[in-house]
Formats: sequence, structure tokens, C-alpha cells
Amino acid sequence: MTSRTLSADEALKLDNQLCFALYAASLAMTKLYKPLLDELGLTYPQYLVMLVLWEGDGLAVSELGRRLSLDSGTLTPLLKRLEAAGLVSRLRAVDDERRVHIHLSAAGRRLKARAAKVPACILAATQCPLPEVVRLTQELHRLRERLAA
Amino acid sequence: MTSRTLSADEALKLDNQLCFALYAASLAMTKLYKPLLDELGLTYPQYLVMLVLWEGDGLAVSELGRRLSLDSGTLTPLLKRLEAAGLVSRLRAVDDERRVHIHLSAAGRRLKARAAKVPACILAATQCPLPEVVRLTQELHRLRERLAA
DNA sequence: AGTCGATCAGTTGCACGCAATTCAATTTCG
DNA sequence: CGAAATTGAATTGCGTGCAACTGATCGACT
Repeated sequence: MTSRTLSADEALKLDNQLCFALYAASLAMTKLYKPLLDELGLTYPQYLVMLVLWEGDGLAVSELGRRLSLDSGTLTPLLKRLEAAGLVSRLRAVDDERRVHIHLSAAGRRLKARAAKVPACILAATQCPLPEVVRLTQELHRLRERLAA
Repeated sequence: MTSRTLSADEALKLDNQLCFALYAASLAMTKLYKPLLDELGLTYPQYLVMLVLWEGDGLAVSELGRRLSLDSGTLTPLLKRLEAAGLVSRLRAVDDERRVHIHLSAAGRRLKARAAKVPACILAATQCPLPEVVRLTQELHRLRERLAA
């Protein structure tokens, strides 16, 4: 397993695939968030959008998309659902009418306080010390950058 | 970032989330596979199913589901598409008519040879030495186990 | 033998993700 | 200035993921 090369057969085994390890870990993580996010009335991708907006709102759909690596085909309906839930407003910019800017509503801002306990719950569930989680997070960000290149 | 705790505000920042690092890396990986799998006529989850079957076919839907952490709601339509593509057959077991066993067709077995070059292409794209990829893969499998517990 | 609970695949409904396309608004450039 | 290229959001279509449910089958237990 630590040799420099693998046979074609070994290379095709599911458990040797980084892609599957990522895929399965990501789905397992989503399932872990599910009950916590249900309480907030958010889906997992909606939670990610809210995280961005809580750092600073008023972003255009395209900026949100670059931050999350999602396109308008995914974001437009998702944002309409957040708007229907009363968490955000979607306003077409006056200086460039192609752009739609997303702002938090008062309810959207209030939700941040209720979401504050989520990260600690998740951290506990990972059964990992924080430095370990931070290291893995950074390692995955670096991997993502290389994959996108 | 390496302290034992984070403020509530820091803890809610997108880039500090292990979940987002996983999510974004997994999506980036999927995009990397896309052109390679297009040539094989497979989607990414279909490729994962084929990896399992290439290791050994004849599994029931539920066994396939345990291996991939997917349920029948996802697998049944996916397997019907693989069957329609002529890659697998779906046969109800005679000894237990609840179970449906999945077998590779000749075309399904032939596809393995064409897929043999995929892992090397992906490995090259990660721009990581193999031992590094193996280590990260194992680390993610361990994380997944802890998350599922 | 008959019933009850568990198991299994399948179906439905909803929310992504993304490719492909459309349409309007803007920028670039001749 | 005006045409062409670009940008941005929205729409359509398809394939997942998954919760909730259905219906059939099996196993356990009386």
C-alpha cells in the first residue's frame, strides 16, 4: 500500500480510491449535520450559504458561487427558497442590472446566534482534537486547489 | 488556528469548517473525473458501483448499499440505468425473493479494461506523491468511521 | 399452521449539482 | 457611435441522495 506504484487491479479497488474516501466522508458529514440543521430549518448547502452571508452579506450570486464553487443553476433556486423562508432578500443592483445581491433579513441575522452551537456539536462528533481537525481541513483545502488547477 | 478552542464567530467561518473542506474537495474531485467517465459512459456514482462489482459481482442491492453507504432509493434507479446501458443484470434471488442480485454483463466486464487508466490520470491530477494520497485516503476512511459512529 | 416483526427492493417527493441554453445588460473594440 | 463579445442570472433537464412510505417476502415464535 505504500509502494510507489499499484497494479491496475489494486488501483481500481474501491477502498484505495481517494475519491471514494472523500465522497463517503462528505456524505457521512452531511448526515451528521442533518438533525442540527433541521432545527434551524436549513439544508446543508443552505447552511453553507448562510455561513458566507454571516461573514458579510450583500454579495452577488456570482460572488457567492465563487466562494462555494457553485453555479447559478444551483444557487438561484436555493436562494429563492431562503428568500421564501424569510432569511434573505434578493435585490437586483441598480448600477449593473445583471447582478442580484443577497442580503440577510433580520431573521437571517438572528439565526446566526442559534447556529453558534453547531460547530461545537460537530467537533464533538468527529472525536478528534481540534488541532487535528484544523490540520485536515487545511490539507483538504490544499487538495481542492490542486484539483481545480 | 491551533488553539484549543475558537470563538463562536471564528467557529462559524466557512474556511474553518471541515465540512466545507470535505464538500468542496469532493465536488472538485467529481469534476476531475467527469471527462474521464464521460468516455466510459458512466456517471460518478455509477463508476463507484462498477468499482465494487469489478472486485466481485453478484451482490444484492443491500450489500452494494452497505459498501457504498447508499440506500435503495438511490441505488435502484441507478442500477436500472446501468442495466439499460447493458452493463449489469438484475436478477431476483430464487432462495429469497426479496433480494435482487447484480451481475456484470460481458460488456460490464470489458469496461474494466478501459477504466484501468483512470486512477493513474486522477493521481497525476492530484499533483501528490502516491504515499501522500494513500495516507489521506486512510485518514478520511477513519474520519468517516468516527462520523458514522 | 398462523401471526407478528423484520428485511428488502421499489416508489414518491424534494433539494441539490451541473451541463446546456436563454436573455438581458454591459463591456470591448473597431 | 455601433456591432460583437462578454458577463450574470435564470431556466430546463437529468442524475443523484435521502426521507418516508409501500408491498412482498422471510424468519421467529407461539
